[in-house]
Amino acid sequence: MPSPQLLEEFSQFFRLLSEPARLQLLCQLKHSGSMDVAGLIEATGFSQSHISRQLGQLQRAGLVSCERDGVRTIWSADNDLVDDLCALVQNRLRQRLEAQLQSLAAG
Amino acid sequence: MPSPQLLEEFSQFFRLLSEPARLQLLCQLKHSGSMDVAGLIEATGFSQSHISRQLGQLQRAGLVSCERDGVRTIWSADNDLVDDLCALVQNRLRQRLEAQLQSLAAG
DNA sequence: CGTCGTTATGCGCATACACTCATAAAAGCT
DNA sequence: AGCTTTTATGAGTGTATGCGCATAACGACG
Repeated sequence: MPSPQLLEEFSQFFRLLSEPARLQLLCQLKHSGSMDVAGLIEATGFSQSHISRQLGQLQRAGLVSCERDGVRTIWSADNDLVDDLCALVQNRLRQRLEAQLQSLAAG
Repeated sequence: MPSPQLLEEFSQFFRLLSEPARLQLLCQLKHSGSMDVAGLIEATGFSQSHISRQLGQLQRAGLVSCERDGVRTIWSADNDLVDDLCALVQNRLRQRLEAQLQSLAAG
C-alpha cells in the first residue's frame, strides 16, 4: 500500500496526462522528434500562451526538454514513459470493448 | 500518433487516477482484497456520499466491481492495470531523483 | 539603442469537479 | 407495514485550472 505522499505524487503525475491538450503536445513531440512552438501552435490550434504554460508544466515534470536555437525554443519529448502508459491503457480499453462485444453476442 | 478521440479517452482514464481520493480507494481495495463502504470510510476519512460517487466512476471505468451481501455492498479492485501504471511512474520518479542526486554530487 | 520576432507571464473568465449535507431509495428484520 | 441500516443521488459551495487576451521579458539584428 503506497504512502499518502506517494499517492499524492502519483495522482499529480497522472493529472498531467489527464488533459487532452498536454497529452497531445507530448504525443506530437514524440511523433515529430522535436518542434518549435510555432509548429505546436500549427499542429494543435492552441494559443501560444497556453502551449507555453503546458510545456512549462511538462518540463518541470521532466517529460519534455528544450534547447534554444537563437530566439526560438526547440522542444522534444524526453522519454518513453508516456508511450508505455498509453499502451497499457489502450490495451485495457481494447479488452473492455472486446468483453462488451462478447457479452452482446452471447446475450 | 494517436487520434484525437483516442487521446481524449486516454486523458479521461488518466483523469480517474489524477485524484488522490480515487487512487487511494483503488490501492486500498487492491491491498485489502475487498471491502465494504464502511471500511473505506474508516480507511480514507471521506464522507459516505463522496466515496459512493467515486466508486461509481471507477466502476463505470471497469476498475472496480461490487457484489451485494444483503444490505451491504462489497467492493473489490478488478485488475492489475493501476498497479502496473503506478509502478512505471514510481520508477520514473525514482530515476528523476537519482539523477538530481547525481548532478548535485557532481556539481 | 530601437525594432522585430519569439517566448513567458499577469489577469480575467468560464467551467469542471471535489466535497459535504440532506434526503431518497433499497434491503433486511420484527 | 414500520423501523433500521446501508447505499445512491439532488443540491449547493468552494476551489482549481484550462484557455485566451494583452503585455512584458528576452534575444537577434539593423
